[in-house]
Amino acid sequence: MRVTSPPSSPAGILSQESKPRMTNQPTALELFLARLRLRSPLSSQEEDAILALKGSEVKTDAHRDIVRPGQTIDFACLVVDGLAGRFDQLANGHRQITALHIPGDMCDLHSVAVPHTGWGIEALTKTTTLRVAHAPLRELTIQFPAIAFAFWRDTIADASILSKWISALGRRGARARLAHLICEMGIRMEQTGLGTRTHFRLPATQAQLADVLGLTAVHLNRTLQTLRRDGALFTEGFEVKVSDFNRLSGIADFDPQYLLLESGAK
Amino acid sequence: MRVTSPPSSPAGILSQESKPRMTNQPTALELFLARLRLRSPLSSQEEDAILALKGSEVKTDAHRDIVRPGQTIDFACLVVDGLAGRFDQLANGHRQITALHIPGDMCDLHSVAVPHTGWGIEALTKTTTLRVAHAPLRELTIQFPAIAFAFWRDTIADASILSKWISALGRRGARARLAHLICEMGIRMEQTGLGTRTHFRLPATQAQLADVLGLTAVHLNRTLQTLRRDGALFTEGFEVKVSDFNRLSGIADFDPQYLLLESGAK
DNA sequence: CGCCTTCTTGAGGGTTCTCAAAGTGGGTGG
DNA sequence: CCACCCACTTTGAGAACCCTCAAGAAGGCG
Repeated sequence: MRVTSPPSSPAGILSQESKPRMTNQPTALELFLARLRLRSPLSSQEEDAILALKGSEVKTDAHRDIVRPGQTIDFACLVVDGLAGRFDQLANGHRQITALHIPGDMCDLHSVAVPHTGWGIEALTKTTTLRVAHAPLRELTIQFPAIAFAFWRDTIADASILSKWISALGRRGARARLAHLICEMGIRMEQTGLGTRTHFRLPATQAQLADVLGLTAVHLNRTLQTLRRDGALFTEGFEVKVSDFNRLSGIADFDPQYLLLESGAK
Repeated sequence: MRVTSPPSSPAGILSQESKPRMTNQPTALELFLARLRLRSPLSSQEEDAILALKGSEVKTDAHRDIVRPGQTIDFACLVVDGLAGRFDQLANGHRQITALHIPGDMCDLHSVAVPHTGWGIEALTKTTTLRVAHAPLRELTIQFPAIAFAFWRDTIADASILSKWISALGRRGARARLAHLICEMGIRMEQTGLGTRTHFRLPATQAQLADVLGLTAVHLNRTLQTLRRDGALFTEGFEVKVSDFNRLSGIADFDPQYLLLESGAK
């Protein structure tokens, strides 16, 4: 019945042509630095120290683990390209994704302080990560208190998002939850320079989104359809287009303050 | 009501003999220090610096806010006695409690780095808190990198709990969720020296527990009854008694690893 | 003793889940 | 280049879980 939508041309549209990211593509570390600077002031010396970090790039296919649950690691994973999800696996086999990581996110910054993590990290689509060893990161925090603060603050922003998700899962219905996720990702993408809040690419399948939202894939699909039917958003492949961000915010009861962007992302 | 002495607990790391400084009841700051030492090694100089912190005690009646949502504050709240809940208030009036704080928890440690928080803190029962100004805390982190690390790690432990709650809310039914909460609080209480995992005091009403679990009070009540009927746990007023912790763990699919107690709290 | 908060019980309805199967498009091997 | 397979999306029907509304017990406190 609903005709147009399905995943027609996932790969083609989005590639370089739509995002001709300037001759000077920001390196992964520059993206990470920009992320930190959103919330923490850093001196140029501190910035240089961060940019001087070394790491090795790793590509991971969709549906593969970047970090296995319960693994003890000695590096952190900076997402360079793609989409990663932190997840918790239950005994009954169900999977809950607890956080989404977009390029520029150091998705395992925690592990610098707590190398043995309980969660896993999964590539939701083909994803490139930069592995940065813990040791130099730890040294930075000792040498530069401002960097320690910045890392701490990054963890707090992460916790703030987790906290907001708890209230979404506990007290919102499927429709509001999905709308909230789209709003959040829109702001985060925009703020990373990967699109705008009303038009961005979210390369996750419906089953994966369901794992984020604590729903089944079937119900997520039906919920998504109601939002499309109401004209609140459209999807073309992995492209998400929001027609009226304020309306979607209203459905979601969304307030970007929890993202801890001092500008308020207005 | 303190059941046992200072945190003697499974770890043994924080044995009272290494710090024979108290004849009796641990002060609030000692409890906080013990909490930090569970996860982070500190030199005696660093410990002394923490114990030298000053603060003013405040008592808050049940159902009153200790920190209002969205308030900007210049102090952190160390729970001395009682029970506090971090919460998020939705537009529709529903409330979701995102974290429970027991004595020894510095429930607003985040605010040292991010003074304008989005959440509120509520006294679930009559609660005493010690307000510690941000400034000296911040100075500690600059002067002692190990303390900065300990604070960071404490935030990570908090985030790990949040993360686990997301998977509980998203992928577990009411029965498993409630069982999981009881298991978690049992371990945390035991480990703070406020009881044992099978017998402790949880001074929260059923409506408040429902706000933690993302349920209605009515459904929480029915769920609690099924656990009682099955002999998994008993309550007498606010006292919780678990007959078979392993069985309750099984119902909950509970694994204490996420609490980041290196001993594993086994 | 009476009021208030909390706990408990009942009945009905809505949201979301489970199971099952069909449609759609991309990728791959022949 | 076509046929097939596979991952993903969509649809349907029935059931389970949890919610809402409502009201009756049970305990604490003046």
